[in-house]
Amino acid sequence: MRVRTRYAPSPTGYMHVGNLRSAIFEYLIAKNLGGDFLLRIEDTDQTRRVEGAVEFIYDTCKLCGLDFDEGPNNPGKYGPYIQSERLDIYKEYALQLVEMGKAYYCFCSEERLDELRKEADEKRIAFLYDGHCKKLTKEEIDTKIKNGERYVIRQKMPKEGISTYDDVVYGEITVENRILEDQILLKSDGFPTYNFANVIDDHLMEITHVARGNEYLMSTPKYNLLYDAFGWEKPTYVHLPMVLGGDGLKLSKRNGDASFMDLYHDGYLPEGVVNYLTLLGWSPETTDEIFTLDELIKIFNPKRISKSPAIYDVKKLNWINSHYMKKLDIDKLLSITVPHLKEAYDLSDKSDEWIKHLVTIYQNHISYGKEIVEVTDLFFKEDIKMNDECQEFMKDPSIANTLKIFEEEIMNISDWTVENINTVINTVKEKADVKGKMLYMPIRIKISGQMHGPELPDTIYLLGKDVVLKRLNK
RNA sequence: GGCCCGUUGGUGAAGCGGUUCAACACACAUGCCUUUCACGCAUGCAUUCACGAGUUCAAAUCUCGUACGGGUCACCA
Repeated sequence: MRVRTRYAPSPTGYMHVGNLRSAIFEYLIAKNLGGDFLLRIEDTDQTRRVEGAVEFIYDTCKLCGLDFDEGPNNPGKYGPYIQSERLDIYKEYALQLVEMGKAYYCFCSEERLDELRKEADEKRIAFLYDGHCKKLTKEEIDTKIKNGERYVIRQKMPKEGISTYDDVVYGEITVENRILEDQILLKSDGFPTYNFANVIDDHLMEITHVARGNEYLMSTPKYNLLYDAFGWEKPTYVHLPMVLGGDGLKLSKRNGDASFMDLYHDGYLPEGVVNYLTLLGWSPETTDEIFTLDELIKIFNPKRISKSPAIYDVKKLNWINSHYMKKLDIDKLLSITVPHLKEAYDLSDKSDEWIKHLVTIYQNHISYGKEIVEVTDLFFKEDIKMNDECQEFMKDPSIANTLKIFEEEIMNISDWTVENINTVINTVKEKADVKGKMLYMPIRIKISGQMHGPELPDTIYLLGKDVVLKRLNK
C-alpha cells in the first residue's frame, strides 16, 4: 500500500513552529517511504475561520520546501480537500452510523448540558453525557425533527471494557471505555466535529500514517471505534510530543518568536528553521545536526521521536541558522539584512558599495538577518559608550601614545582605502613600538566602543575618516 | 478530581539491562591559529541519570510507590 500522510491544519491564520514541525514530520514520514504528502483544510469551526489563512499555509510550506502532492490548490482524485466542501459526505456517513445503531440523534439543549456539567463539577467528577437521548424511539425522533428541533448526532460508546492501540512514539496506550464520552459527530449546524471529519477523511483519502500532537493520545480510541464500526483499516499513529517555550510553558507569542512568519521576516532562513524544527523531539542516529531536507528524508525514522516535551530553544535555532548564514551568497545575504538596516537607520548617504561591504564583514558574526541592526549600531550612533571592561583596558598608560600616533597617521592618509589603513596600523606598530593586542585593542575600543567586532581595517574604512578622527578626540 | 504522558549537567539533548552508558551540541573555561577581536581547531566541564523501594550476578535503562511538570475530560481542533 502506498504511504500517504496529511497535514491537516485549521485555517486560523497563525502558524506557529509547533504546527510547522507537525507538517515537517508528516512530510518526512511520507517521503522517507516514497509516499504522498497532502494538505487538507479542517475548517469545520466556522467561528474561528480566518480569511486568507489557506494561502498563508501554502506560502509557509512552500518556503520550507514542503511540497504537497495533493491539496486545495492542486487537487488529486480524493477531493475536495477543504472540509467545509465535504458536508454531504459526513452527513451520509453519520446517518449510516445511526442506521447501524452505532450513533444516535440527540436533542439535548445547551441549558440541560450546562446543568449536567455543573452538577458533575460540584461532585468533582468528570462530566460525561448521560445518554439521555439514546432511549428515544423512532417515532419520537421523527416528530422532533419534523417540529424543527435542532439536533446533533452522537457516537455510541461501549460502557465497559478497555481499548488499546499501539502508537509509534508512545507505545501501547490503554484507556477504559467507561471514560469515553458519547461524543458529538455532527453538530447542529450540520458541520462535523474534528473527531468525525478527521476519521472519515483520513479513510477516504487513504491516509496510512497519522501524525499529530499528543493531545489526541487519549481520544484516539474513540476514533478507532469509528474505524471499527465501518470496518475500515486503522492508520498507523504517530503522536508528537508537545513543543514548549524556553520557560517550560506552552509555546506562545510571549516566550519567543513562535510564528514561522515572524522568524522569516526577522531574516531567519527557512532551511535553518526546518533543520532546527526537525531536531525538536527527534534525533538522528548519528551525532550530526546540520541536514538539508533531502538528507532528512533519507534518514528520518519516526521511531526516534522522543516522548518527552521538546523545548523550543532560540539559542540553538540561532546556532543552526548561523551555519546557513555563512554559506549564503552575497545577494541573498543582502536581501535578508538590508531591509532591516534601512528600517533602523538612515542609509541615504551610504553607497551600495558601502552597504555591501558592511554586510559582508558581518556575515560570520550574525545568526539571522535582523541581527545586523544591533551589531552595526556603532556605524550609525553619534555617541559610543564603553563598557567597564573597555574602560579597564584603556587605563594602560601606553595607550595615549599609541592613539596619538595613530591619529597623526590617519590624518595623513590621502587615499582612503582598506589597504592604506592597514599600512597605517603597521606604521603605528613601528613608531609606538606596540604590537598584537596592545596595538589593535586601543584603536578598536576608541573608535567602536567595543572589544569585539569584524576586521579592524574594514571597520575603520567604513566608519570614514571624519568619524574616526572625531571619536579619537573624544 | 478521574485517566494518560513525562522527569538525564548551567542549557538543549543521546543512551532504554552489561561491551567506555553517561554521546553530541549550546554556553562557559583554557590553549592553538589570525600582527587584535571574531571565525575555525583542540582540550576541560554530570562518581551520576527527580526521589524512595524492589527485581537482577548486573539498572539511567525493568516493576511499584512518592514528588513535581504537562496533557485530556467542548456542538475547538
